[in-house]
Amino acid sequence: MSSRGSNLNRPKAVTSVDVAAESGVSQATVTRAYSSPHLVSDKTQAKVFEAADRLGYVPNAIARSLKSQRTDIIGAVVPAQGEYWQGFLTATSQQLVAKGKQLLLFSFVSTDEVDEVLAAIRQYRLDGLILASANIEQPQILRTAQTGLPIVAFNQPAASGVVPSVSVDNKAGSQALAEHLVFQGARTVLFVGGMSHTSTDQLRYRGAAQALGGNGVACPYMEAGSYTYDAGFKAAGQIIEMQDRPDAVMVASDEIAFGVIDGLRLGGLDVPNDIMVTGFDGLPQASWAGYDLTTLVQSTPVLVEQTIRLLIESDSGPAERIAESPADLVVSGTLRLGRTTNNFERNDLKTG
Amino acid sequence: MSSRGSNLNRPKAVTSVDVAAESGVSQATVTRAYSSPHLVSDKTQAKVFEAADRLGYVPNAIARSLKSQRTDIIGAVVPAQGEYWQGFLTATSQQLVAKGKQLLLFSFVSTDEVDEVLAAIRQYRLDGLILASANIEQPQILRTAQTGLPIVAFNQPAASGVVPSVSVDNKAGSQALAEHLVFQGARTVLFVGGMSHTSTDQLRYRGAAQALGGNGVACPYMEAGSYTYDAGFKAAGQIIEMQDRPDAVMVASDEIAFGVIDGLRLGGLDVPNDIMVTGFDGLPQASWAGYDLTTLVQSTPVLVEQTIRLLIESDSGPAERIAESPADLVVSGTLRLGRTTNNFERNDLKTG
DNA sequence: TGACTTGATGAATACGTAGTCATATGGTGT
DNA sequence: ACACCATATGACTACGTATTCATCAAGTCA
Repeated sequence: MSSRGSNLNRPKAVTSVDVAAESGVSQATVTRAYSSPHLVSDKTQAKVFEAADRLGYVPNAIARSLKSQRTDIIGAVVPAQGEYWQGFLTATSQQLVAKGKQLLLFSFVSTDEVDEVLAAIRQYRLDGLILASANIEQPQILRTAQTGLPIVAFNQPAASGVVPSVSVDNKAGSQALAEHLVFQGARTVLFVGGMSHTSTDQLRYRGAAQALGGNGVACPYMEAGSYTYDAGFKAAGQIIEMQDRPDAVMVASDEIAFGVIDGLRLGGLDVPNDIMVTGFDGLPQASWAGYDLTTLVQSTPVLVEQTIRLLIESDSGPAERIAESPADLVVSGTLRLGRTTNNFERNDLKTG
Repeated sequence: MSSRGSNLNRPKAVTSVDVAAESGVSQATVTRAYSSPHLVSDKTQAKVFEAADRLGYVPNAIARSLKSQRTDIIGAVVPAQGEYWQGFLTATSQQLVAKGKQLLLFSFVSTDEVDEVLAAIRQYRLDGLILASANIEQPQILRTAQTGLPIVAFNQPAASGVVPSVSVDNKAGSQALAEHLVFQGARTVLFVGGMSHTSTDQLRYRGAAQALGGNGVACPYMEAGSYTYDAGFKAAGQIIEMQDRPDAVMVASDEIAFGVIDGLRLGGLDVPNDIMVTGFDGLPQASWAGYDLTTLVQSTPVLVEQTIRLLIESDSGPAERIAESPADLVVSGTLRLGRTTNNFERNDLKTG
């Protein structure tokens, strides 16, 4: 009522044409002063910037994008839940800004929304897309990739056949953990996975089973049901009731592991003296004194860096590329350090 | 080398003109079929969509934005660290997508980058901006607001005088916690803040001090130095060495509180029997069995909803508005429940 | 039936920038 | 002094869509 229903109360937009008039040069020169300074003499450039300052001119990225066919915006599809993703987001945002790019964030709860989200993504003509959610079906990925949008999958090894992919070396990491458990005297080990159908779960389990099998240790699999604390907590309940309780539990992710630890402790077990626990991911909380979890620390910034490089240089070389990064084994309080060596005692160990 | 240096290997872009030709209507009609369907007959609309499907046409949001002067993109400036922000981001992203808008994410570590980030923001002609970082100076906010960009501050009460703001009712929440502590028999309480100069800290401390003072309980202030686990852990070290150790510690945020709890426990104290602890925020981890922290649970989705409403309807009514939301007091294991009532025993209590 | 309204469509243009082409200027080599 | 070249700049146009404005068909009312 009061303000006559104009939802554009913005001051008159200042354009490069206005700056051109103010500084006495052509519009083309104004543009060049910003995007191709080497084509403009120092004197003219100064003149332009002064005029721009006076008028409060800021180049319009939308118009630039329309003309140049580049938005300088990278999209990321990230699961709505999960402690793991915080680090990914901040690392990605920062590294992109450092390259003059921006991050458009998508997340969704129900998979029904995926198509809607992908449609929105296509509309924005992004320069690239990072898929960090395992909830997207291969056909959907394929269809999106066919629009010519460069896509890189992040920590989603299953997508490797479809689009370039970056992930931690799940199998090697899991092997390293398993071997260390054997070294610490574990004779019976249980693997607690998140969701058995995910490639991440499969690789981590395979690595564990192989390493343990090679040492004559069996490794049954238990599915927590999701990659959450609660799922781990419930799994712990089942573990407590097992007849032949294992020496150690290898958990597919740190967040699940926290739930497992709390559940075991609440059930009266001593971690690590009654039962050892390992995680995977290297969340900040893993190093908190309350958990002090033995885990594999992924270097998220490094993974993100590889992802961005793959995305931006996606036109060079063959389309399909896979990068696997090693993780650092950090041995902490959730293991009994009966047998220690200089290499292992609270020390980092490259697994890759 | 191999692929002749074209970084635009995308298929020929399909435009509304192509669809127009394919479907035998004008370009204007194609546009209308998408953005003003009521202006197009059902028959024509079907014809257009069929042709679009055949060609794989997707409207170009960049061109639309240029013409319509609306990007449908909301920006958010969020601190790079802090467990708290994960929930904010996912809630914001989801609620925006539900309104047909997208989220452009900005985060930064050093405050030197702020100006750079703000410049990028201005270039993109966003429809609105959510400031969730306390590290932005008022002059910078003011300058950005003067461009006509609608801004709302999120959980940053200090910005209230400058831009509309949404935050949890820090003072009332803190009072509720304090009163409950008194009710539980606390006679000496220490307040551990994050950074004393932030408005959030000040309000939470003021609420606590007032409620405690009214009950004849003193409330000294200790500064942890940052809103992190590590800062809390260190603060715990100081608390342990205090001569007159308090009955209870009120901590300014959950994340700091986790550090305090772990620090106290590692120092041999029993929480809550030797010393009680409360938090603030209601992080998911607060309800984990390992901490089971008594805290104030902010309803992030509600806060975000208010924020978005304020942002989108920012042209109606006076520019300056402040919304304060109540939080839910959740009493858990970090308190001695010596005296309990039906209201308090592991129950929620509205504080607003 | 003629004047008039409503609904559906096409033609034309503007949004603000970046790149192409053409032009002008000053300096270099012989 | 002439041809030549590198540098600096301006005029012009295209990017793909949304929004006038104009047009035309199909009703509607008296």
